[in-house]
Amino acid sequence: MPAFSHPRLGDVALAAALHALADPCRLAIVRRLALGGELSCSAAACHDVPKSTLSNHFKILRAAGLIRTRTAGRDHLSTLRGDEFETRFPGLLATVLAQPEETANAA
Amino acid sequence: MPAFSHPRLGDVALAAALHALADPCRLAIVRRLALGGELSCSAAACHDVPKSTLSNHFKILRAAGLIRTRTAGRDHLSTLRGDEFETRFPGLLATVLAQPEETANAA
DNA sequence: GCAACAGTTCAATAATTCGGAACTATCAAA
DNA sequence: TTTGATAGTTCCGAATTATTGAACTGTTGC
Repeated sequence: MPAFSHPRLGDVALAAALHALADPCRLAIVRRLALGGELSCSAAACHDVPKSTLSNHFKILRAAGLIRTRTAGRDHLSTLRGDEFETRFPGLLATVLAQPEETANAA
Repeated sequence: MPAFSHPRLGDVALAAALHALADPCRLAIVRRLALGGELSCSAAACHDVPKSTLSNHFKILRAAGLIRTRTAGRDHLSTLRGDEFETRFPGLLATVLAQPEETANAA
C-alpha cells in the first residue's frame, strides 16, 4: 500500500461530505477522531461491523476529505482533517458533532 | 390523498436528516424553500428530473422532517419546517445552507 | 361529460452497499 | 528464514436502495 490518495478539499462536493457523515458508523468514527489522536481501522470497530465494511467506511471518509490516513507498520492510522475541512465547509463538522449523540426518540 | 404523514422531529435520526440533505436536487429544493414561501412539486424542477423521482425526493425530505406538505387542489405545496428542524438539530440547516452554492472546484 | 394537469404508486432496471473469502503486508518469535 | 498471527484491502456475489417510465388518482376548467 504505497500511501493513500487524499483529495484536495476543493474537489470535495458538499453532497459527498454530507453523505459521508450520514452514517452512524462513520459518524461514530469521526466523533472519536474529533477527540484527538489517531485511530486504526480495527480500533474503530462500531459494534459488529465486518472488516471489509469498516475498510470501506474509511475509504468514504477519506474521499470526503474528512480524514487523512497514514501507514504505520501494519496499521493504517487516520486523523481528522479538521482544519482543512473547516476551511472548505465552515462550521459544518462542528455543527454535526454538536448534535445529540443519537437516540432520536422523544415522545 | 388524505393529507401527508409528517414525522415528529423527535423521531427523526440525525443520519436521516444528513442523508436527506446529501443530494444536490433535494438540497436545491431546501435552499429555495429557505427563501420562504411554498413550493409545488413541479415548480421545484431541478433541471431534468422526472416527476416520479422528484416526488420521491419530496417524500424523503418529508420523512426527514425538513418539509411539511399540504394539498391545495391538485398542487402539493411544501414549506420548510425550519423552526422545528432547528429545535431538533440546532444550527444544522443554517450551516448547510450557508455552504457555497456548490461548484466544488478550486485549483 | 372530457381533456389536460399535478402527483403518487407500481414495477423493472440501475447503481450502491454489505460482507465473506482470499490476498497482501507487517510483526514477532524461534 | 520460516511459521503464525494480525491489520487492512480487494474481489465479487447478494441484499439493499435509487431511478424512472407507465399506469393510476384526484383536480381543474371547458
